[in-house]
Amino acid sequence: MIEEKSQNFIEEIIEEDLKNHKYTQIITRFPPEPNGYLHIGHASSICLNFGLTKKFGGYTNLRFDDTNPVTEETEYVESIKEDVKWLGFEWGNELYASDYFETLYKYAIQLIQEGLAYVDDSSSEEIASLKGTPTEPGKNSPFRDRSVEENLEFFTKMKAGVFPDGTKTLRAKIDMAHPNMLMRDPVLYRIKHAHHHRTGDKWCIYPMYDFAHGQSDSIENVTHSICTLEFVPHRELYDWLIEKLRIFPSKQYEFARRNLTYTITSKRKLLQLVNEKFVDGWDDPRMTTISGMRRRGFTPESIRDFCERIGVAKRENLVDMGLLEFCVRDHLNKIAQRRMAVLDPVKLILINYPEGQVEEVMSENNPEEENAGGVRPLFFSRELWIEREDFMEVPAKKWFRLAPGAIVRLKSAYIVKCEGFKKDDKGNITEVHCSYIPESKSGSDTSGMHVKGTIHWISVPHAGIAEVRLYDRLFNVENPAVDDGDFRTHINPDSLRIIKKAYIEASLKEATAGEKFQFIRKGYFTLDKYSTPELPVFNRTVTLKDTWAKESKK
RNA sequence: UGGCCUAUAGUAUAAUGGUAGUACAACAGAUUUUGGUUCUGUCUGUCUUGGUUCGAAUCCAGGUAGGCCAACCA
Repeated sequence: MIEEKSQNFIEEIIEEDLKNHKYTQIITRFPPEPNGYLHIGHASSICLNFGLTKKFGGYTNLRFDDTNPVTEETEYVESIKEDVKWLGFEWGNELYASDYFETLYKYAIQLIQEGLAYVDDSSSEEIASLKGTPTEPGKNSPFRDRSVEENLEFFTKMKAGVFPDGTKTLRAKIDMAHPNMLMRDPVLYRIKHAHHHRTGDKWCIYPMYDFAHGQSDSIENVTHSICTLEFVPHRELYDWLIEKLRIFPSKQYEFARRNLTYTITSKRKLLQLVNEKFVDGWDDPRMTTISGMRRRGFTPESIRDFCERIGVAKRENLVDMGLLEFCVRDHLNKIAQRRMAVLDPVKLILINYPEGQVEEVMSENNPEEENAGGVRPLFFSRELWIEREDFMEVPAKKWFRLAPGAIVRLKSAYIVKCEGFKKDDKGNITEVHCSYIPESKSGSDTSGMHVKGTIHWISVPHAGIAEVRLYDRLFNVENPAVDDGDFRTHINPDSLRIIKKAYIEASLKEATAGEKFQFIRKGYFTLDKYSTPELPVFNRTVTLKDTWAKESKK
């Protein structure tokens, strides 16, 4: 029996179109402007567009909407390509709106010839003041009724570079009283004597988004042009142009952009965070950019899973960051190699373990895999580093880690009993003293003892050293994007904590970039780009779910 | 004195005129050499008022609430 999986509204439309033989194959496109790095919101759009053609047959183009040379750069083009590939998608064609500048120019001439566009000498302020408001109609420009010949002559001269920036525009001749503001003679072309990242200095007039996007879709025979809700009013203009130009009718469908708690997905604001050094570049692990998440240790699988789970709809939304964390834990749990690392060390001395003795114990690499993913050796000795938080001088209720008189298992090694501890003048614990139970060794335990707690450890003489970076949310309010002042005032000052000297087990010294680890009981980690052979630097992707942290707050 | 879009548990999303379901979160328990994982169970929902209908989350009308539209940005 085939399980009926519910479809989103766009999938339903496509299925219907296919059933009615409206199209034989589906063509979509992902159309970023190369003026910033991709973020989690784009991931949602990428998964949707590429996922649709994967599911229904066809292909998805990667098209850069590069119609504004002032803000666009090749660096962004490269990062976008890398991110889409990393997410696991292959585009049908790599295209640029700037590839169509010649065609678009011809379209503009066509409109002028048919009396549907005119050259306006008004300044941007004048255009704005004649535009009206959402509740009041606009007024016609004094240049609206120029002859076709005059329009043709001026537009040709605009292209030839005769006029300075801002002195003339080409406008569509539609209706200045139209209830849709976008239909009130929208600007089609503007003069910009600017260098374009691909066409260089060939052009000094550039089409507006509204005169490029829809036609680009049409030129590419895009069947389903999917975008976010704020473009709903543009659809009317998009359809008007397609009709007047008599070109392939791509259809636009809009969905609600995805918002995530405690994050910002505005390229402008992300750029601000980068420029004002609140973060370490676009790929800072605290950023929900694709590159930031990659550096942080997210997997493409987990991001795709997240996008799948949040779905596609048309209503306003604010998705809980907890779901993203669930998705990455879910995947990492299956694939991450278990390792031991002590982040905040305190020394544990086994008072009945012979001085100088060293033995090897075996520990499983991943209990989720068959045969526990194999085992690796760990050195065990008399002096060990353990986590400071795993000892409590005065145990809390339901505490089952170390405390005076308590017993606990050292993961993959022996059961130990706490016999005492040492403090310095300030009252800080400096040493924990335990006796070990020789017959309790993992794998050959004949002690018959039962312990509730198991803790991780690192042998003092065998410990490696690493830097560990712990991240918290970048903003301390759920929705930092709401316009009640400067979003920067919501930045969490404690979003990054660097541990300069953490102790790691020997095998971690050979960690390579991209490998995923679970530091047992501490979370998932991956190597940062600042790692060196001398000093590995680990990023914490996400903590483990911590039921005790919740319990202890009660 | 406008046009357009939207409204289902805390969050996100199904149910396409016929039993309001799923996931995350929360809570309780079982298992566990990670207070992880896994498993079991519990809690919580159709914005509102009418109408159509044998029957409405679904269709219609009014209301309410939220969002988008007045860049030579995309």
